Amino acid sequence: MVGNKIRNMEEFASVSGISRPTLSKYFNDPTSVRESTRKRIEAAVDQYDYRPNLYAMNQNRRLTKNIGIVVPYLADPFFAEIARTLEDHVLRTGYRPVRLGSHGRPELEIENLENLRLIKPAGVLLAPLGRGSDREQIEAFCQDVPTVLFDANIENVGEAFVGSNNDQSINLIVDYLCRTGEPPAFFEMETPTNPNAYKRRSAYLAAMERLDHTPRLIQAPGEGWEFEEIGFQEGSRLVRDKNLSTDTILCSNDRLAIGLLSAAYEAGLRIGLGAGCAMRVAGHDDHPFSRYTCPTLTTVSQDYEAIAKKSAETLLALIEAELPSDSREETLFEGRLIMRGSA
Amino acid sequence: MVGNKIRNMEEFASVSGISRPTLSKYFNDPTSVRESTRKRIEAAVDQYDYRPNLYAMNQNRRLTKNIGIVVPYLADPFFAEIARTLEDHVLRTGYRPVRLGSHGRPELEIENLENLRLIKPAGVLLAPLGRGSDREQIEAFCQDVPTVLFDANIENVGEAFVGSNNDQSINLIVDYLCRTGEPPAFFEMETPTNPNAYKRRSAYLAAMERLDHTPRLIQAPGEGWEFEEIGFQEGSRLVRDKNLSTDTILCSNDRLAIGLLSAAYEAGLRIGLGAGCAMRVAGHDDHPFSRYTCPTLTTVSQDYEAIAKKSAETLLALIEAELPSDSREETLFEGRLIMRGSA
DNA sequence: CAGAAAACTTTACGCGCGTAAATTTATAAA
DNA sequence: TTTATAAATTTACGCGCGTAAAGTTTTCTG
Repeated sequence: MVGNKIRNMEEFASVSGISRPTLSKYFNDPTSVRESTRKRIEAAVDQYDYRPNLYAMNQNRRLTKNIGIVVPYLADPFFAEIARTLEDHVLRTGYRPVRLGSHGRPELEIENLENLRLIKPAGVLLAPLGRGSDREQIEAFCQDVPTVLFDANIENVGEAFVGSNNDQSINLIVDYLCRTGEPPAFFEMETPTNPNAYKRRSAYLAAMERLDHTPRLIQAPGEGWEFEEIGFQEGSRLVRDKNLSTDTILCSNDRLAIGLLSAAYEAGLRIGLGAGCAMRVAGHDDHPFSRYTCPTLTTVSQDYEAIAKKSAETLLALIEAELPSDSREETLFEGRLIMRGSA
Repeated sequence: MVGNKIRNMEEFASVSGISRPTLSKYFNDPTSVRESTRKRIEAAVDQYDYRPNLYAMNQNRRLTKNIGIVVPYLADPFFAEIARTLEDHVLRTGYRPVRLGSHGRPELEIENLENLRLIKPAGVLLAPLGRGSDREQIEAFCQDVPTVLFDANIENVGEAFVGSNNDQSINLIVDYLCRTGEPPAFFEMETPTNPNAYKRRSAYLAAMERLDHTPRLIQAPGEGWEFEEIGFQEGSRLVRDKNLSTDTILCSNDRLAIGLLSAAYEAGLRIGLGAGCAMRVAGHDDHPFSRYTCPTLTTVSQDYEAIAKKSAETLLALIEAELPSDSREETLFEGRLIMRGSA
């Protein structure tokens, strides 16, 4: 540790005894210089506490080490959790994650992508809004920067997609519910924002048909991302009217289920498996809060960790390869049944 | 919209008929040029879809338009929500928010600040981890870049602090609880990570003394940020042992209360006000989920919007003033009682 | 309309680093 | 040791924009 701080790479070159171009190479990719040289540089970095100017570094580079992580809603614990996991993976590979949330607004989603463009990211991990997304603009973006979609798919957009196998997971839970009680009705939003919701609806319909049960859809009105509120409102109506042909409800996602559970509780309706329970409720996603609902929520887990890992790895491979992949890989992870108290 | 895209400000200057230095001024601060000139530039920007290179812009500028937003845990809905609100305010004033979460880890908190240093931020909005924070390093950082602390205070660190008035809010809820039933015990973590927890504990003790009741602390063991789990574990013990001198529990924060509520439900204990309820539970913060717990959670709200607004405004004023403020302002907002079903 | 002030243009240089090309030096293979 | 090859150095230029200084035009004031 010396008093006078190094101002730029030139100065650092003279004090460290290494030429500037070599230093430049090193900071770009530490493994690109000889082992002995790397050791010397690292020692000097420690000693003089030098870090290259990020802006000057990135200015002339075609690509930066930035990786954008864009999710529809950062205040949703589900996305917060998956974004956090992604961030960890990205950091571990020496890239700089830049997290952005679209607040549920398509314009903001596009603006986020435009802002990312400015920082010339090496790649982007994007969980699109879904229905509201401006497909054209996103497509144009993906043309310019390597992008891996996760969570929600947009057909043929981006270099790859990583998500959950909704068919499998819905089948799993429908099977379970039918095996252990009355066949479920499906509780969802009338106009879902998320494409997964549509997948889940058809998976439900197919599963019910396969098992020779008549399906029943309960569609909650409402827009936006206040899923708990929407679930609560429609749930209140549901328990009030009581004209359901079944005592079992499968929710399209956990957040709706949380609202429904709350409504049922308010109405004094006992949810769960045991004797004295009027209704069974199941969810989907294994939302961080689903283990603390009353009763705890039976659901299907999405493998956050696997999705995050695969997304990050796919993107990094794409980046290293430096060419757009010839085929668009779609990876779907299977859900696991999480049995808790509600069904 | 013309075919050939503008590559740099030079080109944009020639096609727009405005000199480059003037354009540079404009992009720095649109109000610094004459109205008529601004109109012309804006028209050209629209037409040619030009945006200056961020890296080149920031390289020679002493300060960028970046504003760091650092919170302890982005996956915590409370912080996610306040970060979102801050982001909105920052965006609206023409700055670029950069959101960072520390994942509950002090090293990461420091690393986040170091990373921010690299992007030469105009200022930083920091909600420190609290107990675990490396005070010295944070102090050093605040010396170099204007920083406003929010949520959790560190004495004399940063240019200002904006938070909640824990004395007032705890008094409010203790008064309410005592007025409407038995005086509350205080449910908290044994070794809280957050300084607010300590404030709330002493506020509780003082309030109970003031009202001539004997305080009772229930301290849950456990580390980290899994507050619901910690609340659940200790809550389970609590309802099992039943050796409490009161039927009313005030939780240090809503997340603990959510865990406690869940534990009570599992144990078949009815929580709430009405006849047949064994226990009352109240929380603190008005966590986004507290309106969907079973029963809905009576709590004290923190004024997210006001805290975010004041924090952002204070920081921006500091930045515009271009000098460290002579005095360290501390602003505390009052909590509001949110009466719901649990107490 | 003159004169002053404000805004703009022209010119020129610098920021800190990327990077290409030619040359020299170090390492590994024969 | 010689030779081939990989790695580092020297030299030189450019990236896109900030910004200062001097000159020119526009706008404002009375």
